[in-house]
Amino acid sequence: MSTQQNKALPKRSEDYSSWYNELVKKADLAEHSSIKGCMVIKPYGFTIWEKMRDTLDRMFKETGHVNAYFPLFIPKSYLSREAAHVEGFAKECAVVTHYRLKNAPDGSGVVVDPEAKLEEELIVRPTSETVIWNTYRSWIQSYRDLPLLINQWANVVRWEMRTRLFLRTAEFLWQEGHTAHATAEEAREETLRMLHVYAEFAEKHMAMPVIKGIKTPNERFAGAVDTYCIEALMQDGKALQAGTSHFLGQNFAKAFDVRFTTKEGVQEYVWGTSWGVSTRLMGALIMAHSDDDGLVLPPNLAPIQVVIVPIYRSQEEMHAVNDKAAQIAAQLRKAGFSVKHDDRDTHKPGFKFAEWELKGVPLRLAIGPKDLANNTIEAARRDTKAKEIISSDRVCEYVSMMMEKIHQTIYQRAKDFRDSMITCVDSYEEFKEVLETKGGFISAHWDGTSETEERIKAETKATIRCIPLNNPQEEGRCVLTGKPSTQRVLFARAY
RNA sequence: CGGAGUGUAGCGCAGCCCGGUUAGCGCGCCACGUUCGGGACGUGGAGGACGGAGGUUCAAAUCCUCUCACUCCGACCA
Repeated sequence: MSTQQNKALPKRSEDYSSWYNELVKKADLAEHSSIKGCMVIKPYGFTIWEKMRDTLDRMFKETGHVNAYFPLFIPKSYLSREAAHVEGFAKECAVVTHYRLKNAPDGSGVVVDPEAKLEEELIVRPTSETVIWNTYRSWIQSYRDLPLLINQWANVVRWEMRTRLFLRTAEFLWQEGHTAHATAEEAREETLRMLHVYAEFAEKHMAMPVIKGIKTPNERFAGAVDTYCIEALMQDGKALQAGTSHFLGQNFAKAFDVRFTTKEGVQEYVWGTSWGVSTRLMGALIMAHSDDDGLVLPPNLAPIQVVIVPIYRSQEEMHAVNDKAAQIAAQLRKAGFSVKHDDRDTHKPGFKFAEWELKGVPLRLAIGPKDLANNTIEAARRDTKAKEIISSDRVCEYVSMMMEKIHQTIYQRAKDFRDSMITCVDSYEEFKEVLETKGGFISAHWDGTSETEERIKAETKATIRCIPLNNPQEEGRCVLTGKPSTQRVLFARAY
C-alpha cells in the first residue's frame, strides 16, 4: 500500500499545488535547475513545447508574418525611452555591468574584473519592444515599407522572486510578435487578428477554452494603449492569462522616432502592435486537463499519440505479440500518427499502463495472445479511462476517429467546467462568498475606476481578468460602490 | 523582499529535542529464479558520511554561527 502511495501523485482535491509540482516532475516535463528561479525543460516537456511552437509558427506565417532575431541585450538607455514601459519592467530586470572575469588574487577562483566595467549597462531583455523599435526606425521610411510583420522566438528574463515550474520562472521561452502599420485601424485589426490566432490555437490544439477580452488600465501591458488577452480557467478555479496582444498606438514609434512618409508626402508616426505567448502555456495545458493519475494531453500536442503495450507470458508469445504490435505501429505511423511500441521486456504491462497514463498518452492499445487469436486489440482512452475491444483490421480509422473524439471530449469537459464556474453576482457579500467557496470567474458590475478595482484586489485578491469582447451591455450598479455601470466584467483570482 | 519550514543513497523519509558501536527504512537500482490482460514476488547484492563553511567538544547528522538552495504563505508579475 505504501509503495502505491510513493508512486501515486498527490490528489488534486487535497493539495492542488503539490499535485501540479509533482506531476510536472513525475511526467518528466521539467525540473528545478541548480540556478535560482530557472527550470530545466526535459525532453518530454520540450517536445510538447516544440509542437506548440511549430503549430503557432505555422499560424503566424499563414497570417503573413516572418521570423527574425534581435539581441538578448538591451542598452539601459533604450528601456527608459518609453516612460510607462520602463516603469513596468524596471523592478525585474537582470543587468549586465561587466564584460570580463579575472583570476582572484588569492587564488580562490575567478572574480569580476573591476577594470572591465561597461560604459553603459546592458539589460537582459524582459521583452524586446525597445530594441526592436530602435531597429525599425531605420527599416521604415515610406508607407511602402509597411506593414512590417515580424515575430521572434526567444528567451526572456524577468527576475521573479517566487517561481513555479512553467507558470513563472526567471527565464522563459516565448514568441513575441512586433508589427508596424500605417494606420491605427490596421494596427487594431492586427492586434485582434493575433488574439484570434491565440484563441484558435488554445481551442483547436490545446483543447482549452478561453475567453477573449480586453484588460483594464491596471492590468495593461506597460507601454500599450490597449491590451487584449485570452483567459483560461484552471481546475482549481483560478484564472490564467494564456496570451496577450497589445495595441501600442504610436507610443513606441514616438519614443524611438519611427516615422514614415504617407502617399500624400506627410511624415507620420507608425502604429504598432506586439503579442506573445510563452512556456506558461505548458502550465495551462497541464492544469486544464490532467487528473490524479497524471497528464491528459490533447492529441494534437501529445509527443506520443498512441502507445502499444504487448502482453505475453512465454518467449514464443512475446515474439508473436511483438510482431503484431510492430505491424500495427508501422501501419499507424504510415497514417501519420506518432506511435510508441513499448516492447521493453523489463517491465510488466500494468507498470507500463500506469506510466503512460502518467505521461498523458491519449490512446493505449494492448495486444495479447487472446487478441492474436481473435484479431482484436484492446483500446483504452486516457481521457475517460474507457476500454473497448476493436478489430485490428480497422485500427487506423479507429485511431483517427479517437484522436478527434478525445480532443472533443477534453475540450467539452474543460468548457463545461469553465462555463459552470462563471458566476453572476450582484452584491459584494455574494462576490466574496462565491470567491471563497466556489472560485472561478465572477461576473459583476464595476464602476470603471482603478480605485475600485484596487480595493477589491486588496480585500479579496481577485482582479479583473478582462472585459470580454462583445460584452453584453446592461444597466447595473457596481458591486462595491453601487455606482452606475453599463456592463459586467470578469473577476477571478489568478496565476 | 518579509514570515514559516525543509535540506540525510537516484527518489521519498526516520534519526536531531536528551551528542557516543559500522547512520537506518521504503521505493528504485544490479544478479538469479518464478512471474507477465492494471504499478509482481522471493533470495542475494551495490549505493550515502548527513546541503556548504566555520565553531564548541575527548567525540557532531545531532549543539552554536554564518551561508546556499528549495518548498509553502504574503507583496510583484506572462
